[in-house]
Amino acid sequence: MSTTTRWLDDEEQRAWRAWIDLNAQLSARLNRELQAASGLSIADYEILVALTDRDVPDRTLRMYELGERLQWEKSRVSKQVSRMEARGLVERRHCADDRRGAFVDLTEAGQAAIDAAAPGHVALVRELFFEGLSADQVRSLGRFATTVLGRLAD
Amino acid sequence: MSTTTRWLDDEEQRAWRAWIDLNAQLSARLNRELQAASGLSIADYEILVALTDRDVPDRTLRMYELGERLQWEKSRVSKQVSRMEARGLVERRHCADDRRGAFVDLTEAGQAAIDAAAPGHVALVRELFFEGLSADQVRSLGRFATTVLGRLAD
DNA sequence: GATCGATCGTTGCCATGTCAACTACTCTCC
DNA sequence: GGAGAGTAGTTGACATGGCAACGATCGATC
Repeated sequence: MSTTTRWLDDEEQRAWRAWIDLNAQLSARLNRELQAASGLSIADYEILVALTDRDVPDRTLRMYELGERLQWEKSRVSKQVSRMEARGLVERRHCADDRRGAFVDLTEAGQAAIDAAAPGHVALVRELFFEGLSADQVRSLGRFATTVLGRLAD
Repeated sequence: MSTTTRWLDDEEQRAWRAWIDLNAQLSARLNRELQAASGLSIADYEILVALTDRDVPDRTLRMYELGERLQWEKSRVSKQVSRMEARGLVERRHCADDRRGAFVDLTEAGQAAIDAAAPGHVALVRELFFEGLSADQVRSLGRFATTVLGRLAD
């Protein structure tokens, strides 16, 4: 075991703090504005996007597929779907093939909600995050994030 | 009002998803490991760091100062401090000057907890985040985060 | 076709966060 | 020195998230 710790130097300290603060504030802001503009939370939005990514007329996914795509715990998926079902955004449907399983279907109301919410949300992401970034910077940001993400998967 | 939305192109899409996923997974991982190794949550850790940053023997801050430094809602500070006080990590103390106010003091146990937790946490941050980044990359990452942070403050 | 481990989904318990309302105090200004 | 606005902190209601335990079912294997 080591006896000394290699602390973060000033530059690293600054970068790390800025990173942490940015994430906290960016997600808080996106959540707040999305909520105010459309009554959806980020969690709602992510579920709806996952369902909408399916080709028409298959706006449906198994619970476990939702969990895999979003990298969510199964209990998290289950609870989120319950809340959204209560608001009419999605519906659960029994699965005939696998009697343990359940499908989650996008409803008309859910489709309408995501259609209404998406343009404003994307515009805000653009304004807050991509504004002033060159294509090169976007690419290298993406590369960096993907690299770290890869390390996390191990 | 505009009739068309400028959606994210593929490159932006990728960068944005990677960013979102990275933050979700990185904070989950840091939280999990910190919790397992030291019994502290990230929230605990941040409060303790803020208090430790004060010069000895002033390991104390007003509630509202904690809120300003961490950019937390006051109710969030209040509840976090309550939980930590129950575990003996900090103590509340009445403020004589301003009788509405309260100080939060770091306890011996709190000091010991942060001392025990910090080396492992920093090592993990290094391993997961800074690994393989050049000084230049650290600097430009910091600049980017600071820029966006600035936009968020408006 | 019975058994046993793996998988799917739900639930309860608890920690965390936000928002709004509330109490108690301080400060400003007349 | 008192009214009214603002500030410090707490609380309650509610949404969210993780973890572990559970019931039901599936599937591989003998």
